[in-house]
Amino acid sequence: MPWELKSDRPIYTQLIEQIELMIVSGVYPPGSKLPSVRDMAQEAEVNPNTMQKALVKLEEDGLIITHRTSGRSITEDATMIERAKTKLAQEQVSEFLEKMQLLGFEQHEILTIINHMVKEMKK
Amino acid sequence: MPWELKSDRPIYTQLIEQIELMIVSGVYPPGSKLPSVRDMAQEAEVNPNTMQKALVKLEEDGLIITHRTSGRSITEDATMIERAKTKLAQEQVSEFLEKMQLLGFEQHEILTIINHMVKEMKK
DNA sequence: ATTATTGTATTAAGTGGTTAATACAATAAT
DNA sequence: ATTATTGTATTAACCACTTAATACAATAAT
Repeated sequence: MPWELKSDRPIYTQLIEQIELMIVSGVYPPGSKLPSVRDMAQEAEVNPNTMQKALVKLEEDGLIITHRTSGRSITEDATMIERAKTKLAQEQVSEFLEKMQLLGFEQHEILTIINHMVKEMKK
Repeated sequence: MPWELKSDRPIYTQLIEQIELMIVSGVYPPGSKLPSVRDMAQEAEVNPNTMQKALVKLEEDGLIITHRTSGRSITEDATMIERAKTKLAQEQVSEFLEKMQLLGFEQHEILTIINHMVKEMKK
């Protein structure tokens, strides 16, 4: 988890996205404990306030539960996590298709291109 | 061209992307004249300084040419535009595939999903 | 020649994100 | 009981982006 943070967008939104990604991909399994705000901030090399801001948002979304003085953990609701994963995937696909169409590619061209690039990646 | 500007990223970078998109997709054909900075700024509902910043960057990239007192125009080098289009497409595809893999999808799953969604869009 | 339009530059103010340095309350660990 | 760790809150400073208002030089249009 190399915490890829760019400077072209607010850091806290990037933290939200990356932590969410770690949750839905199973890096942090349902019910597992998260490191403390301070530890996560140090790990990501950001200010604790910034990490806090990201975690609060994830809690509002229901993916994370806060236990006041004993840290935070991932929700045990595996269905909710699966739903988040599906939603993220659909967003990715539709954004991708929309962008490619704006670029001027027809649907069959898009399929051809992506088939070709997937084959490339298998090497 | 409804100038979709969100507040989660610098506006001038979004302007760059959208103008580039209009160039490679042919909204602004090679050699055609661009509206003045002030007009484009008003059209996009941004400050002229912000639009200026975006146009300067596009000129550095070679897609736009400045004629000091008679406005700007799109480059007549169609090859360069085609190259930009291809580059943008490849970026879209690789970013998409990378994100889907991070989400935990296998390559054959990605192909299945996108085939399915393309069929949906044809309706 | 005069006027209008072009890109460009400057200065000041406002805004939001980030960092830093602290502090506090609750409670788990000892 | 005491200590350490937890999330949380506050304040100030800094920085990049954005807007606003204005001005200037070059030149196309009249």
